[in-house]
Amino acid sequence: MTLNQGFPLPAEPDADRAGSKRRDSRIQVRNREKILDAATEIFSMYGYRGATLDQIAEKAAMSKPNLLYYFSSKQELYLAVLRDILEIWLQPLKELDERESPEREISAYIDQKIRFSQLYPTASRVFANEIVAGAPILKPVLDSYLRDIVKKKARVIRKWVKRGELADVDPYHLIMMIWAVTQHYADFAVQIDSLLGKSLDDEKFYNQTRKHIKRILMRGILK
Amino acid sequence: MTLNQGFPLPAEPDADRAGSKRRDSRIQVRNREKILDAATEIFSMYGYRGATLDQIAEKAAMSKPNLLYYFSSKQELYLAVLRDILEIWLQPLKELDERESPEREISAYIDQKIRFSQLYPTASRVFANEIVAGAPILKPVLDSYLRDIVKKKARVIRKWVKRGELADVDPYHLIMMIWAVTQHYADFAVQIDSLLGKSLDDEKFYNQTRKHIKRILMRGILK
DNA sequence: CTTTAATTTTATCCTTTGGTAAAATATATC
DNA sequence: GATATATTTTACCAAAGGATAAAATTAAAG
Repeated sequence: MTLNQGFPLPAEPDADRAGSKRRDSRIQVRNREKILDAATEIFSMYGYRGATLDQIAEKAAMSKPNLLYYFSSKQELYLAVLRDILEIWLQPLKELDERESPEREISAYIDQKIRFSQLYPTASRVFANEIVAGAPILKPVLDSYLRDIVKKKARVIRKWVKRGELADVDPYHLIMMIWAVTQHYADFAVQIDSLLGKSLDDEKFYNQTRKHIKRILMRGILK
Repeated sequence: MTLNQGFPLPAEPDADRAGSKRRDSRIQVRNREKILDAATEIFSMYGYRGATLDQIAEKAAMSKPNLLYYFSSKQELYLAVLRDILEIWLQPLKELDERESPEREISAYIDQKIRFSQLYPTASRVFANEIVAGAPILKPVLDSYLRDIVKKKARVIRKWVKRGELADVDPYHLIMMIWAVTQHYADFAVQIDSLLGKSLDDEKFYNQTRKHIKRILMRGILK
């Protein structure tokens, strides 16, 4: 089961046509991946408009026309990058399960979010860039898909509140708060590094951060 | 007393030379301001590299060469915008006063931060863009000036902890957390709007947000 | 080995972009 | 109101950037 069902982003061309030509050769797969990695890094630093294909091509160690052989335009490449990110990004939220205790579930959710900040900081920054820019591309996704998931999960949180397992918190603000804090460590990594000389790559710092966030938030919301 | 003392950003040319030519005429002041406003908006959407002088000029309702008459290069304009933002940005933190109670001081700090998110969301996004991009320009400021302020304020918080007025929180993470949460509402305003259909411009939503953030955070850190 | 298809390179195009020069216009000062 | 200074406009340029065409090379299939 593929995760990106439902994204109102144009589907990858040839995504799952059955009888199409020939499936991706080894070289095809390798190069597309190389390009996506390079693109993620460049887009994360300069945003869509600020990034240049020359830079991306250079980072991917190939010529610009060669790159365009794999992704036929800058926009298509950007869409491909965003699609990858959304898959990563939306997964953990979906897993909030009302049948479990909020303590366990929210704690696990925070863990996952911060783990993702550690594992995919550049991806997180591409997303941040897109949103800060006003989500010119992702707006439809936010308005539909994300909105629905969040609404659903807000209901779960509200249920916990009603059951008296959670303090009287607003579900939406709580979700925002968790997003804000966890992503901050990926998106503002330079700032963290300037102030503390540390990054989430440092496993010790990672755990300290994780525990600290959880301690404050959990104290703040549990009854 | 000017606030930008100590910023290792190149000082504004002619900033405070006493006997220089003639001081800014009315038209000079008005146009520089118009340009700075336009630039803030465009930079906030596209970042430094993605923004174009044409766009900024158009938004400022003047020709590009005319704009360049006031700011002699894109970089100079960007620096001017960042300088303005830093003034706004760093002020509240400086006011944390250890002689007052942490409850009062941190509460006031959160209030100020979220108020700034409401008043200067575009400025906040320019800053966010710069940091997400790896702070190519502001790195020196983060490494020196910001670092010093934060260190000083971390000491204040630590003092509160030692006095037993605050739970055993890490001062740095606490400051990060407050930044992350408050700025989130400015930087990710589109997302908020998609999910809730609200913005901090809505005074009711503003207050609800403010109180909610404070409630969770204060509960999380007070003894 | 050939032959065919996939991949890469080279050369090139058109548009956008940051920036300049210099003329034209407006504003201020005496 | 003449003169000097400040501001704005017009015309332009060189470099960068997204994209294409077509030739050259490499890999795959028979």
